[in-house]
Amino acid sequence: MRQNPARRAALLDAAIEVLAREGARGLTFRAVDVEAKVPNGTASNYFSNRDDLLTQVGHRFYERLEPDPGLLAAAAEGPRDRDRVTELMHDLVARISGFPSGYLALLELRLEATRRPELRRLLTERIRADIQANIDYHTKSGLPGDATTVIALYLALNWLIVERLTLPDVFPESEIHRLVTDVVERILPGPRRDT
Amino acid sequence: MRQNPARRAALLDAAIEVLAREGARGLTFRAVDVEAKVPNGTASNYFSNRDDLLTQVGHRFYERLEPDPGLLAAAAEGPRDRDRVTELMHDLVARISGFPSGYLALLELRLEATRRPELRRLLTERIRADIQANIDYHTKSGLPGDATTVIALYLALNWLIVERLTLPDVFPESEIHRLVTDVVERILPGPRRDT
DNA sequence: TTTGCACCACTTCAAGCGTAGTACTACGCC
DNA sequence: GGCGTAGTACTACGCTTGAAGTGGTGCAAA
Repeated sequence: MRQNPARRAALLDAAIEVLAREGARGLTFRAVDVEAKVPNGTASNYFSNRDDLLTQVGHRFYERLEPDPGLLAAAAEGPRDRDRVTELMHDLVARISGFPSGYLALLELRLEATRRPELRRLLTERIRADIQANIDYHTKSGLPGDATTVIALYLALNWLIVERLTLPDVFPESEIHRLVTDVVERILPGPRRDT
Repeated sequence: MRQNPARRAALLDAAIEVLAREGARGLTFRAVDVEAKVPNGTASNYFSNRDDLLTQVGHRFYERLEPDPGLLAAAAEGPRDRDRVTELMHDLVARISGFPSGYLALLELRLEATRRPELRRLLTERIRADIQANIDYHTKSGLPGDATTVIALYLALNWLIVERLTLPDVFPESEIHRLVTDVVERILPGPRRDT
């Protein structure tokens, strides 16, 4: 079991790519080696088994997600109205849709979590924290809507992204902007703007 | 390539179970044989390759979903107000949560569709039709809300089910009923009932 | 009698895993 | 300043496992 943290991180990043591109079926130690461009057997030296690998991928995934300081600050600016929320949601959808591999890998991890208690615990904890952070941010910053509003947005947008990433033609690219706008409008409280 | 349709259907049903329980990684011809309790090699005789198997699973899945005539009739009864919609949504969530294997298998298929054009075409078509049917039913039956409302409900409830089936402790069972109620209330138009 | 399927057994194949063995690098110690 | 040691990278190999597919036999129905 090797220690080199940089190399370990590189292997985990490679694993995320493999997971997104080839699916859980294609995620093998060898495939990770190839993706990370390291010699065969390297992944074997860093992870004791498949379970270990997947759990560490989960950790790594959220480790990479952390750095959002500048973005959070930027989001704190501007008005506090419904249009602002809509704008933020558009940003969110665009950002995730623009880097599909991370999100697809997370979906694969979710399905794996069905069979792996440790992975399930990890993901549950991180996602609860994520939702709670969203709620806190939203309510504290004075944006319209309460905790339930945030959850409803979370639910709807997550599935919209799934739909975009797995079956892009169900909601074609050209209709997404309008669709996000409309859905967010439906979920937010208060009177709607005439558009 | 054998013809016996009953046996083929039984194999596909077995494949759905395997897909849900073991994931895409565990879906092998042999595993299908075992699950369907037929001799080894049988699946080989019915499906030319993995791609063929997955595509046929997709077909079979929707073939099994069709028979909803009595249910649709029952849904057509009763009032046409917001509470009625909430009730219908509760039924929906409960029904799907009660038979996880079908939905989990469909999620696996979605991820596979990322890499399999034919499967992607099939799923896209069926899901578009499904959404459209929901919209048509909803609007024609005079329930509150327009097409966008239905889509918003579709998005939110789908992800809620994902959350329940993959990481059940993120939204614990005990809170689901209240959560569904609240989210549906947020999405439906018009004044809210005081609860 | 012929055709198609069920069943079983066996061969073949390939992928992947883990590790033994070797070489390199850096660091600390004498 | 030379040397030993520890940790790591790299290469290659052997082994295990698992799966796929196919040929052959028996059977049943048309």
